[in-house]
Amino acid sequence: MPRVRIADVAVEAGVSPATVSLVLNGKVARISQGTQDRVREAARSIGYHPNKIAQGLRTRSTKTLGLISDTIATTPFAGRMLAGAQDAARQHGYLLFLVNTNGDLATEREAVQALAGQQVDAMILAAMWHREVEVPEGLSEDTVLLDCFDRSGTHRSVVPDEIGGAITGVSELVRAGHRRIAHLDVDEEDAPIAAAIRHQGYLQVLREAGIAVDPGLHVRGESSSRGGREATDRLLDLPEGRRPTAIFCFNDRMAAGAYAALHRRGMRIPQDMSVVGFDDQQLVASELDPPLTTIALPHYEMGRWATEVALGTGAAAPGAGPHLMPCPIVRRDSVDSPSAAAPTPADGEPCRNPTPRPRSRDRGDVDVAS
Amino acid sequence: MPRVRIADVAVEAGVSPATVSLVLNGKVARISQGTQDRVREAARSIGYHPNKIAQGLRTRSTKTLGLISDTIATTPFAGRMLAGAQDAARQHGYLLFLVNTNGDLATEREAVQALAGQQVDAMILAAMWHREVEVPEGLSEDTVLLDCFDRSGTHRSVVPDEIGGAITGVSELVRAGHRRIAHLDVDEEDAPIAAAIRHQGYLQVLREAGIAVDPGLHVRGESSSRGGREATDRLLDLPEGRRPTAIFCFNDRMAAGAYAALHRRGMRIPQDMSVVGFDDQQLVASELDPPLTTIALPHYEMGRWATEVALGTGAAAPGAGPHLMPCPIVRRDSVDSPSAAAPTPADGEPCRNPTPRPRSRDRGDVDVAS
DNA sequence: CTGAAAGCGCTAACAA
DNA sequence: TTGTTAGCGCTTTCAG
Repeated sequence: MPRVRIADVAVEAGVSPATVSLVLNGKVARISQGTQDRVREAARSIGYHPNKIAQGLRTRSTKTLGLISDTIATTPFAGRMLAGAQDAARQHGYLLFLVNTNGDLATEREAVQALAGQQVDAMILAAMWHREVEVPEGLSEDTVLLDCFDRSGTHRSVVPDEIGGAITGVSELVRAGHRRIAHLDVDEEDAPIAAAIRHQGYLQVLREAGIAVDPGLHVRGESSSRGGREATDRLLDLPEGRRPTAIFCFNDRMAAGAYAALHRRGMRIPQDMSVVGFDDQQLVASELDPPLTTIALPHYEMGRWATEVALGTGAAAPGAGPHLMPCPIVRRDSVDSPSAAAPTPADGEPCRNPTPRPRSRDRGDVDVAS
Repeated sequence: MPRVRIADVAVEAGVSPATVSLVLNGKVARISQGTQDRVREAARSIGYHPNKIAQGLRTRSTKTLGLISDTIATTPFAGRMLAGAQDAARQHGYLLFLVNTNGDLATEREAVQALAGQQVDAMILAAMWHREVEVPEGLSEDTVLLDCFDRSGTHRSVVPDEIGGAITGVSELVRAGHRRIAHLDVDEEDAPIAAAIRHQGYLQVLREAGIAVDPGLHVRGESSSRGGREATDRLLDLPEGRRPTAIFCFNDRMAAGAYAALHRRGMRIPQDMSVVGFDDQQLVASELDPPLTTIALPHYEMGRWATEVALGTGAAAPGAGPHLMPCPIVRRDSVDSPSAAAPTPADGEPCRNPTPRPRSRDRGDVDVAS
């Protein structure tokens, strides 16, 4: 198809290409209104759309942005990060290049080169779970790190506020009146960085609430439904008085395992045990029965933030450490007061019922009816 | 940073820019070996990388590909489609533009324009669930449709082979010896197109196996865990002799609901009831207890196919109807022979035990430890 | 207020 | 076998 060029518009409007360019780019300081109108009308009528490639060559700004990620595709969180980046990019008139490296370093370097070759205006390096990354050599200093950070801290970066999220989650339990709160944690070997931080948050809340820490309530398992189930079983095998009344889980999958263990023993959630998850994982948290109260990972917002900063439309001090994005709580139906099972608290603890919540306030989880 | 241009390489190698171009683009038919080596060495040593924008302007081929999708981000399947497209693109030296329209038609049109402006070499229009789409006006005829199709059939397109998948799933049950197989279907209002096709497959298998269709075994519910649970309850409320011994589910989420209903009644899977899902949904199918045997939706493969065809490296007859991508079965542990519960079949049905399966042959589901 | 001309970095005829 | 030249479509001085 013969694309219509600026020269065509010029002919149509009876002016020079230069004038058309000026008008269409809003550099209209000294162009008469009449000419402007004629140019715009001409452009519209013959369906002119500027050739971005030619513009890019001339202006060295391509209005494109490159997003490199390790495993873009395979985690349910990837999408939300992408969506955030995508939306922000579009709003600023940018198009997004997506490159998936599968975590391969050679591919990553190639990707950086390829994107540089395409003259992208900005770059984002994203990880699919919060971690430290090795920045590929040759990566421009003003690349923004998304859901990851580099040891040296030379790049601007954004990660979830893990400790804040943990504090929110455990506080929710404390506020509901719980004193014996277990932490269903992930195994130590190759535990993500988030694990240690969240445990700090857990300890901090207990300390501030004047609750003695019981090491027996800190159990670990592999980061899966099964791991959660097994660790929960250990919790439930504890002698009567040493058992928890609430469980703060490392993530929603482990929480799902906790649900399974509880249900097998005929325990009800939240009456017999309150549960708080982490991640607000799509199709897990909201699908559990009862729907799980959990801490959301702000992937969408991080994606937006990274894009805004990369594009220079958002502010970020470099070298000030990663930007911490808040992790909001998503209240559903898995938390109640510890005395909910028995009307009269057995241990004389004052019963502070939390305010009743509307049921299962779900946030537009899409229907994935294949 | 002062990018190094082809002229720099020319100077370094002591040849003309044209020669450098020829060498670096493999048009070496008539260039002496010595010159070639000198050019390549020069390019390497000063770190030359061609400016794709300039190349694109000159050759009108940008080595880029645009992928427009309605809701790229929000479904767990999106990723696999993207991954397929991404991998294929990379293998052919293409970079992928990703645009997410949120299903908004105006945005979709803008996206088409923006991508055309970027002079992409090819375009893919993707849907996140198998459906018919309204092709946005102005979309080039050789755009490839991914997981969707247009009524007129003018565009090449690829969708899952739903009927084949259903046949595979139900056959698995028949082969295990089941005769009373329920279809846990999705509600009729806004049922995806896949639903009707899969039910055809179900009926076809029964017919070919000489099994009379019992309409009471065709139950429907909303496409969710809860919907699956409720519909399964209705199945289990059936009088003794009319109950199924196996359930073929519309999707894995509904299968998860079926699990819940069965477990609540103390029934074991697969001993008391075999279950087959559909979708092989990440973090659902493999996390269930026992892991679910299901039919995989070939998203990755479809993504690859669409890309290959869009790039002209794969063959596809236009106007021949959508390309049907096979849906393979993923065998896990939710299918057994109907007589597994009682050693002696009660109804004198011959017991054909299926060959024993290795446990839970999981395919690299990533660990999403937040 | 508007037009002419130069050139972004590259490739592809055509010359040499 | 290699170099010269003329653009790709656009923006942007600089003249008019």
